[in-house]
Amino acid sequence: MGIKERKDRDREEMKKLILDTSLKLFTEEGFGKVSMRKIASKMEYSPGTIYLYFKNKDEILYELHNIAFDKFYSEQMKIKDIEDPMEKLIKHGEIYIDFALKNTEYYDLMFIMNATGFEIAKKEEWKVGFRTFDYLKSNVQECFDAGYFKGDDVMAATIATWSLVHGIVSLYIRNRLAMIPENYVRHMMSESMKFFFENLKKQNKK
Amino acid sequence: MGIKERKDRDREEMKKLILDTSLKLFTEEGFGKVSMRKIASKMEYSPGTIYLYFKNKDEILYELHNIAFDKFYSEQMKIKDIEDPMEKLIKHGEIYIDFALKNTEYYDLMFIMNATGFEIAKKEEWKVGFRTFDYLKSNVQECFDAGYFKGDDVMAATIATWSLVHGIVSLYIRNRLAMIPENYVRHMMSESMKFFFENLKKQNKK
DNA sequence: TAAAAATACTGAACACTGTTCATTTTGTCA
DNA sequence: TGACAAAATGAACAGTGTTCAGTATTTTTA
Repeated sequence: MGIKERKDRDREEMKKLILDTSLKLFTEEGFGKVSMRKIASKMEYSPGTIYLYFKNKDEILYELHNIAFDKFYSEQMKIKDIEDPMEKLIKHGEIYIDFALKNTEYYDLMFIMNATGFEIAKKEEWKVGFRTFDYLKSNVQECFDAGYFKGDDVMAATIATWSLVHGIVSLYIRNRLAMIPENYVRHMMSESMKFFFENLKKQNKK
Repeated sequence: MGIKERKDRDREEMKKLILDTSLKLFTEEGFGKVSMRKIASKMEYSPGTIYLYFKNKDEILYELHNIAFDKFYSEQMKIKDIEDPMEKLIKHGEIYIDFALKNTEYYDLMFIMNATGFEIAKKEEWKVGFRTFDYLKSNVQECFDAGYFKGDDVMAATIATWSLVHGIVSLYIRNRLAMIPENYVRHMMSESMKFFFENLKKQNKK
């Protein structure tokens, strides 16, 4: 045998080629300026071919969204050995911010874009999203256990933490932080994040 | 005279008709599904006519964005007489969240959408945005003055506060809060916001 | 009031978009 | 080599934002 296997492999390679080419064009020119025809011609295939591998454009975007979450999750794992939960949480935030700034298209797909196919994130199992969220939640739980956070609503605290960092980076990505000089933005993001964290830390511990 | 004045008034009325019709369609069908032809036909004019009053589609969106900020600013003013700064800030947040949930299209235009024309928010004077931001900043300043917040970086604290509420509502608007049951979302938003505020308040005051 | 000038509006046309599908090309097996 | 299956094509469809020569309407002038 082996022929069916090769066929499967070819098919996966073709899908990968489409995804890679799409991502390349998206990062170069932004989502708005990339058409199916452009992707096809960059690949040196005809437009119709893409539809033999993906149902439509949304499915390409959704698949890139999954890839993005994989990449981000592996970034998250870098903090797993930090012992102090608050130090870990702050580093968690820094990694989040850096990822968003270095991969704005990925970040857009993960947390901002609302193409039709993305209602999946709402009703069905948004596996990749939940994995990342759960890991953040466990970090927040550790902060409660260590006495850094007061109260018992871990869910609310996790949503708050996530919202804080998502808020900062998404406002920046969408050009809504004109009140901050460009070369000061990254620093301000850390300061804003720490404004809440450091304060809580100081007051509760010790 | 009076004829030039009437012409001006007619022109303003026509612009208003276009904006009203656009908003109506946007709220009914979402941004993605509304075309210039649709707007024109709803108004019972030809597509070309719209271009005599607006340079392009982006300019319509940007104008609606300005209208949205006016509406939001008048909401903000409702808290101006609250004496306790922290109580005021929390109410500020509640108003922000309610506005976003009741006017998702407006909110999208104000803080999420990135049509071409919206780079104005970046480089030029984003007047409406600054007005709203400055008012929030003054509220945060009051919290420092009253001893609710520790430190002196008012800018970082304001960005943090804004990011927190923007983060919550924008994740929800873009269907990324699947981990929260729909009927619990509004409550969770308040709890998340208060997680940071109430904690700081408790610790710093008395 | 009639002709001339200015203004307002139209809708066909252009260059694009995502998507479909009959037709052609390529690959596999007997 | 011929028969069948699989893969790729690209023209066509219905839609998009935008432009602009031509038509209709309104205002000004004679």
